[in-house]
Amino acid sequence: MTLADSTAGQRGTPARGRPRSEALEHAIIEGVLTLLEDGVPLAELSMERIARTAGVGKATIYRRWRGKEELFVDVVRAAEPAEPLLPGTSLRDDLVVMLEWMRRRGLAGRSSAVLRNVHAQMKSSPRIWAAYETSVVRPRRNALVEVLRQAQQRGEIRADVDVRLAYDLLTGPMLLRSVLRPDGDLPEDLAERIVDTVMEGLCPPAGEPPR
Amino acid sequence: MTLADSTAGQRGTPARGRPRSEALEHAIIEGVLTLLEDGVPLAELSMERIARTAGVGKATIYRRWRGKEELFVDVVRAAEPAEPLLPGTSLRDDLVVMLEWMRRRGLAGRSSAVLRNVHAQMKSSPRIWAAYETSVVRPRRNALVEVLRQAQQRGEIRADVDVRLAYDLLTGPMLLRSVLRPDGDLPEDLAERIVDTVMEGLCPPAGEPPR
Amino acid sequence: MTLADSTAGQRGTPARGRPRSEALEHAIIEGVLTLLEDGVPLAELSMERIARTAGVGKATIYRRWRGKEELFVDVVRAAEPAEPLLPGTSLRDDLVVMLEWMRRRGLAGRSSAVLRNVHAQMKSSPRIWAAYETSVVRPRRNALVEVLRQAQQRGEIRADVDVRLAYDLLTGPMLLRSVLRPDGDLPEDLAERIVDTVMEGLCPPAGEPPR
Amino acid sequence: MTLADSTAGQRGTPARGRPRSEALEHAIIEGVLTLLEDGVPLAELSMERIARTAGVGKATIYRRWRGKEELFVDVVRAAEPAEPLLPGTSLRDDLVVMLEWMRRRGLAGRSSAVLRNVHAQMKSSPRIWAAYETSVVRPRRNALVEVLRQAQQRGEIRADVDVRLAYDLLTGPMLLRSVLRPDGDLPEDLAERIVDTVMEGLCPPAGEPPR
DNA sequence: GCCTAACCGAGACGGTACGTCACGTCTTTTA
DNA sequence: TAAAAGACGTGACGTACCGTCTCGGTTAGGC
Repeated sequence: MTLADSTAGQRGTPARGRPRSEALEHAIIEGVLTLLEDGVPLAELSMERIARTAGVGKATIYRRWRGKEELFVDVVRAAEPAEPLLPGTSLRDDLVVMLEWMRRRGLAGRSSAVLRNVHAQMKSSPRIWAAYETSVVRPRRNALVEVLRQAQQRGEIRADVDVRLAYDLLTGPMLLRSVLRPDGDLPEDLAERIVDTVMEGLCPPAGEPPR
Repeated sequence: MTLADSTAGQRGTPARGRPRSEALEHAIIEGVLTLLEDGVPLAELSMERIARTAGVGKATIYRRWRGKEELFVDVVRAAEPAEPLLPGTSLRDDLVVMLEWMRRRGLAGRSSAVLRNVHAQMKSSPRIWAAYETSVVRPRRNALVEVLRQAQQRGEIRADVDVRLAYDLLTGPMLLRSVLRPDGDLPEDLAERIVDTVMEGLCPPAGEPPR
Repeated sequence: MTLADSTAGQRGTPARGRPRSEALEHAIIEGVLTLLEDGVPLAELSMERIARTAGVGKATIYRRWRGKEELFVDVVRAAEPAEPLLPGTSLRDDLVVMLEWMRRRGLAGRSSAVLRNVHAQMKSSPRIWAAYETSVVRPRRNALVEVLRQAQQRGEIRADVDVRLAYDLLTGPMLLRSVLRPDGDLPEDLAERIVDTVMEGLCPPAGEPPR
Repeated sequence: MTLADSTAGQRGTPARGRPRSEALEHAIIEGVLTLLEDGVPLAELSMERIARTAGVGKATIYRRWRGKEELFVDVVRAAEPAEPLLPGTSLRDDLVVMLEWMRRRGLAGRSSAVLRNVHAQMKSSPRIWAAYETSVVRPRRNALVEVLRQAQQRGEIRADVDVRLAYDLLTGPMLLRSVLRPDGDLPEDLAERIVDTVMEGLCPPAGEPPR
């Protein structure tokens, strides 16, 4: 599930020596999250400080993660709230639930601080970012794209619309507000407004006379 | 124009001693851009290496910028292509030109590498990011928001649409593709497709029977 | 005999559980000696490497010795060749045998490498050095000093000579050559030459005219 | 003179950049000596502590010496008292002055602590010990051996005595007492007694009847 | 022939020091 | 005074070893 423990995950070896404590993995990640929530700037998050905060030796961290960036992948994972169950009652309901989840994620709590900082840090390392993208972002996108595709087959979406583009049209604006924009405001009805506006379009219905 | 020169910008001093070489500022910024274009990971861009690449002493850099992040602000500025002149022939034309500019920016050359990396790095420093946001991003946004506002007054956009939201609906998807998504594909007609789809909406016109 | 086994040496407890393997003590000490003979620098003799070489867990070593220095005491002991039986035929014979033993000790094999290296290391720990000095060096010195004292009583040594000084006059030079001097040459007749020269003196017999 | 600054000692280069502060070299070495005099065990003399004591960055030490052992060579050098001027009035006078200098060296002050500890440490690294032996010990030995050789030509030493052996016969005992023996006593007349006894021999003059 | 305590290999664990590297400042010489 | 060069204090990096601790798995008694 995590990037940690990757080398110890081999099956077949009957687990020699003292096993790694799973509790420590949690302690380390939780320690990082607590520091971030407390407003510690990312630049001050040295491995030494992380180890000290978690009450752990540095080697214990390096035994689990290859470096700071790999650790941050698991930190971001741990910070993300559980993905929502889509109600499936209608396309609009599913989209609103998904975007509302994204909105809340950027609002407060751990995910907010983590998203705005560590996200950016991870992008600096293409290798790490790719790992995160593959294991976290892409599956989530694929799920919602599939929802859109089925809606298109039901006729709820115009047949000539590229569902991948539709996905970006819906999530791009929310991502812009909740992650990229510093201090961006996220009003409560933002998800609904994005979904409704994108689905209906910016232009007035044809045939309606310009005011 | 740049953040550089901040300390030497005092007028009144009759410029004693050897004057600062303006050429060096360019040499430094160009050196960083060349390194980035050559695929040097951001983590390996130390001040020491930057100085060596530019054939310049470290003090010469620190005389011009307070630190690495401030230097990067000017690097990002130098990498960004000139903003496009909006034709003004129609709302659609203006939007397509703007989004096409964003698309090209993320395609190749220096701006691409810079956007994907240094952007992210700057986000880690709230102070620096705020400076960049205020002096570069916000004016550009304000300009386009004003375009949208005038179109709304002309009736080209529904009266009940929040123009700030409209801005995000249009630029969010393009940002998502051109900056955030690694190796995202950017087809030539992407700008047009985003503008048209957002303006007309995802749903089929009312009254039209589902397939 | 050794420093090992110190904790298990308690009598009274009827020795429950699996007894310690005596073979392992030998394996560990022999492993260290083999490494030293193979020219491994003392600085690379980590407990981890010692354990690996002996095919033994680290705890197995720490169960027997308190630390590296205490282990080295037993290593030095194991490396030292058996002390010679003094013939007792004459003072000169006894001294030559003793010094010849010291000479051979510094020549080759395990004792040489150990003397030149581990000896020095032990000196860095006063506690350990004192233990070694008390249990190994001092008895040997006392024995030879007693030989000298008896020879003095027999008139073989001048009555005004301090026998403790005499001991140093005889062994000091050999120690200097066989332990302290790197690559010092140790000719076969060295012991005889030292003994004879010290006993007779450097100066020509009085009354003999300077050449 | 010292091992430090070895790389910067190239002539021809016109000394670009800020020159290394000679004062810091002294500060570092003096710091180590002070710690040793204060009884700090050698094992606690980490580079980090040395740097902290001298008020110096670690890099400043590593810029001058390759590692701890090379630093210790210069520390030992600095601790050694100035070599005595031999009076030249007679062989006996020269020898007594030299051995008395060795005795005092082992008595107190910095040289004592340094000799007993760092000496031993240096021996653990053959490379370092060889450097020390070549640049410090050997010249001193050569000087005294030359004195002995000339005395032999004057007839003050028996013609059949090997002067190199004579050197060891004289210095070996003093070294044994002043450096190797822990808590060895060094009476004031030790130098004289060693010189006189070695020169005259342990045995009573021939022809004298055993008492 | 079990039972059980201690031993054993392996290796995780909290520490500490290593030697390197980068930061931002400073101190030289040269222009 | 600017500039190149590079020394400087600071502090993080990732590695290695220390001595301790926990695992599963042996290996001897004592019953």
